[in-house]
Amino acid sequence: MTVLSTKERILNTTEKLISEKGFSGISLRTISTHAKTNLAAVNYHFGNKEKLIEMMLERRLDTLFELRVNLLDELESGTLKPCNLKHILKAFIAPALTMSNDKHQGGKRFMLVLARAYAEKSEFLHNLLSKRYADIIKRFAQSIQRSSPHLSESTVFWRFHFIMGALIYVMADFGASSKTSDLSESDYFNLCCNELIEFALASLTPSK
Amino acid sequence: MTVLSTKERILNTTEKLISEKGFSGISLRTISTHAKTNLAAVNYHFGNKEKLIEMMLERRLDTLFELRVNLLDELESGTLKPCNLKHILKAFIAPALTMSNDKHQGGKRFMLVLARAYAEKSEFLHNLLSKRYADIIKRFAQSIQRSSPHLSESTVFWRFHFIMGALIYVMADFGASSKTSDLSESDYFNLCCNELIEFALASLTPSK
DNA sequence: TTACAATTCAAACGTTCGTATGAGGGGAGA
DNA sequence: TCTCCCCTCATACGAACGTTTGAATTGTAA
Repeated sequence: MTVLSTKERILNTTEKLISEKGFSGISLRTISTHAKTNLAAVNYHFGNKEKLIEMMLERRLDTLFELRVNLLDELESGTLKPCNLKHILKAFIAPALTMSNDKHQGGKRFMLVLARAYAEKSEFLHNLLSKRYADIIKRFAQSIQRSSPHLSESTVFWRFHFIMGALIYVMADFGASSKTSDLSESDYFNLCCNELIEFALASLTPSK
Repeated sequence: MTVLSTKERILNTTEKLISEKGFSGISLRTISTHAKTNLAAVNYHFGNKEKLIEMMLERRLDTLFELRVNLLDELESGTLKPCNLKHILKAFIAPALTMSNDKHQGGKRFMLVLARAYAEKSEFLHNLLSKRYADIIKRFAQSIQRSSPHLSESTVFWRFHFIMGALIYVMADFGASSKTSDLSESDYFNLCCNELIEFALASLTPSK
C-alpha cells in the first residue's frame, strides 16, 4: 500500500465524508481528524474550505467527461447505424458506472458527491458545467437529436434533461437503496444502470 | 390583506428562505428578521429549528398527497379505459403544478423546498414517505403496473422511481431555468409539466 | 553538517450559530 | 382595576465553525 501525501489524504477524506454526510454537516476539523493531519493543513494546502471542495470536484469531473466524450467519439467516427441511440445514451450513462467501480472506491463516492452538488445547486459546479463541459453536453444532445427525428428539438432537449435528472437522482439514492437490496453493491449498480439506459431509450423511442 | 400570526409568518418565511438558499445557509436569525419577529419566537412556537422545518414540510405534504390520491380515486372508480396510463401519470405529476399555482406562491416555493429535502435525504422526509405516504405511492406503482403489462414488475418499479427522480430534478431546477426562458413563470411550468408527463408516458409505452 | 525551504503542529481569534432566560407588553375575564 | 396568561422582546451563554499565526519539525540541497 502506497503512502499518500497529506494533500491526497485530505481530498480523499473530504470526498468520503461529503458522500456520507453531505456538504453541510462536515467541518474542516472532522476532515483533518479523519485524514490524520492537523486542522491548519487544510488551509495550508488549499487556501480555504471552498477551494478544497472545488478541487475535490474538479479532480474527477474531467475524468467523467473524458470517458463520456471518448465513447461518443468512437460512436461518431464509426458508421452511424440506424439504431445507435442506445449506444449514445450508454456513452453518457455508463461512465458513471465505470467510475463507480474503480479499485479504491473513490469514484463511487464521487458520484454520490456529484449528485449532492447537483441537488444543492453548487454555483461552482454550475459554472463548470456551463463552461468547461457545455460543448460535450451539447454534442450528446445533438447526437440524440439526430437519432430521434420523430421528436421536436425542444422535446428532445427536455427529455435529455429529464434523463439527467433521473441519473442524478439514482446516483444520490444509490447509497441508501442498495443497502435494502439482497444484491451485492456492484450487481445492484449494474442492474440500476441497465434499467436506466433502457428507460432512457424507451422515453426517446416512438411508440407503436 | 389579512394579518398573519407570528407562527404563520415564521412558517412562510422559512419556506421562502429555504426555497431560495437551501436548508444550510439559513439561520434562525435571518428567519426571524425576515418574519419581522424576534429570534426567541421561533423556539417559543416550535421548540427548536428541526421541528420548525418539519412542521413547514408536513404542512403541505398532506395537501400534495391528498391531491394525488383524489385524482387516482377518480380514475379507479370510473371505468378503466384501456389507455389511461397517461391519466395515472398525470395524477401523480400534475398536483405539483396545481400546488405551484396557488394564489400566495407558497406552494411553488414548497415544491422547491421539497426537491431540496429529497436531495439532502432528510431523514424526516424519508420517514414520512416510507410511513404516511407509502400506501399512496404503492397504489400508483400498482396502477402503472396494470397499465404496462408488457413490462416486468421490477422494471416498472425502476421506471417509476426514475420518473420521480426526473420530477424532483425539474422541480429543483425550475427556479433557475425559468429565469433564462422568455416564457412567463407559469407558462414555463405548464410546458415543463406537459413535457414531463409525455416523457413519463413514452418511457412506459411499448415501442414499435 | 549547515542552511534554507516546505510542511506540520498547537493554540488562539473573531464570528455565527442554536438555545435558554427573565423581564416586559397587552388583551380577556373577574 | 386587578390578575392571569399568552406572547414578544433584548440579552446572554456555550459550542462549533473557518481562519490565522508563529513556533516546531521535517526534508533537501550544498
